[in-house]
Amino acid sequence: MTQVVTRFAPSPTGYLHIGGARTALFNWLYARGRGGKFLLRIEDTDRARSTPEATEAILKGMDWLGLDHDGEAVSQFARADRHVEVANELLAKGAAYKCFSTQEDIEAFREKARAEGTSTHFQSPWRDADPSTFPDAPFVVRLKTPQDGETVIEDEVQGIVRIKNANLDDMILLRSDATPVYMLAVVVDDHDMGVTHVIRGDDHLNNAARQMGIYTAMGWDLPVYAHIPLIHGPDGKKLSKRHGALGVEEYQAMGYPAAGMRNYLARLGWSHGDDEFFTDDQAKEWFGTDGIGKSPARFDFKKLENICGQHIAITDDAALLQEIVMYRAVAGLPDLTDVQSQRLNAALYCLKDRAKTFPELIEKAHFALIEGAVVPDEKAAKNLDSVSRGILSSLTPQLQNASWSRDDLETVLNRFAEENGMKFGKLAGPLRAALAGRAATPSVFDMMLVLGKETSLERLTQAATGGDS
RNA sequence: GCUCCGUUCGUCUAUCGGUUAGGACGCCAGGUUUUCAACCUGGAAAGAGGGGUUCGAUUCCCCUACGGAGUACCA
Repeated sequence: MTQVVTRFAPSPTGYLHIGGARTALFNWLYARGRGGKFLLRIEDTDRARSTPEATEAILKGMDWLGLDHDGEAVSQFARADRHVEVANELLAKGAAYKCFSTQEDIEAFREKARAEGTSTHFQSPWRDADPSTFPDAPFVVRLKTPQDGETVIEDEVQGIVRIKNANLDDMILLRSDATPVYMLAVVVDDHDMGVTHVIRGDDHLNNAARQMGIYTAMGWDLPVYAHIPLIHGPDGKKLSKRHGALGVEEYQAMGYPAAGMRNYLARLGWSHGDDEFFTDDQAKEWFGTDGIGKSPARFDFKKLENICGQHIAITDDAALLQEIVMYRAVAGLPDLTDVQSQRLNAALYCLKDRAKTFPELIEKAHFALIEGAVVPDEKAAKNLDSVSRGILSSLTPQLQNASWSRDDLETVLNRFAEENGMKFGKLAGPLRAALAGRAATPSVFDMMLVLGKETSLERLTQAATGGDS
């Protein structure tokens, strides 16, 4: 069996949105799970709408998601000569023809058709014209689509789809300025690049029938098609910029880990039994077109968060720290100092189970990131009234002699609470406020262990003495 | 208008003619607890509507409704 080759072919007219990212992911999983190749082609034949910034955004988005492609990204525009060459070959074979109809002619035809309720597909009078009657005028090249019979798409997702050829028009291959059109370019590029499996949005399903005409006319092997349903917004409407179709970089900026995004996106429209949470390796192993559903899915942030939380929890500390550093960079947060990163690293074990996103993790890591004086927030300040400060000042000396092991700290604190006739919870509030300046934090023992004896005692003393120290 | 595709709990989905229609997220209640989170237990929650086919339909077929896509000298 020949090697699987898939591709992602976005047009650089804007950011990489979530639907495109999922299409890329599906292609990537399909190829990577089969020892195949995953190619990237930028469909930039529309010169007016394509921008280098968009290409850059797409590349960055894929890079963040970890969707690495084989070889260089191909520019479709750069291959225009080859597309023209194929068009000419089609012309020579008689599978295509020159059409001298002007856009006004076509528009007039359509208006008439609409008025009469007949097909608006343009029937060119030049389809079978005698070359000796050709005027000396600009022309477009059209594919000579069979007028009867039907085109059958054997789609891995949609099943067998039959479309009557009478419903297909003679699509344009070359514009009147001799530039190739997308429909021609995709087919030629996919063929030349050896693409074996075309996995793309089902908005291309109808196009597939028309594109197949070129394959057959050229005598080329058809790729395997898999047209996947689109993603809809939370309201069920088609995703658009107004409906939360955010660029992937926005998800990155919101602090979702890439592994969680991959997991969530893979699960959107594809399933493997009841498996919800899985690793990349499992996804690669399991992914196939047979698990892809036929109906559009909605994007759900709650589930994304849940999945992301699980991924953060299983990421090892070193890798997690690295991701947090990258997140801080894109979020515009200052770089971590050595002390911060050393403390954060030491604190990850008690943080990663309780955060769904990086900002949430960073908020919970607040105690470890403070350098210098702890400034309590409003809620924490309430736990530092004069009574609480008194408690802290009598506790601090007892901690001076602690060995600072978890057991020892637990013993000291529990004994102190008992001796003072208070529940441990009563003690924990002030401790939290003193150590972190927050009311919601990891366990006080974890914090003391991460901070170390010196820093912990400093903070307790500072809190006990109020602003006077 | 025409062509094509779709429709299971709020959401993502399982089911490949016979199930008390399962799981997950979310939600509600209870438990645990050192705050938050996590965790444990329990609960509410679904086959768009109508016809067929069949001993039996969520599952197969048709119609309707609703949603989506295509129908460009855009991609």
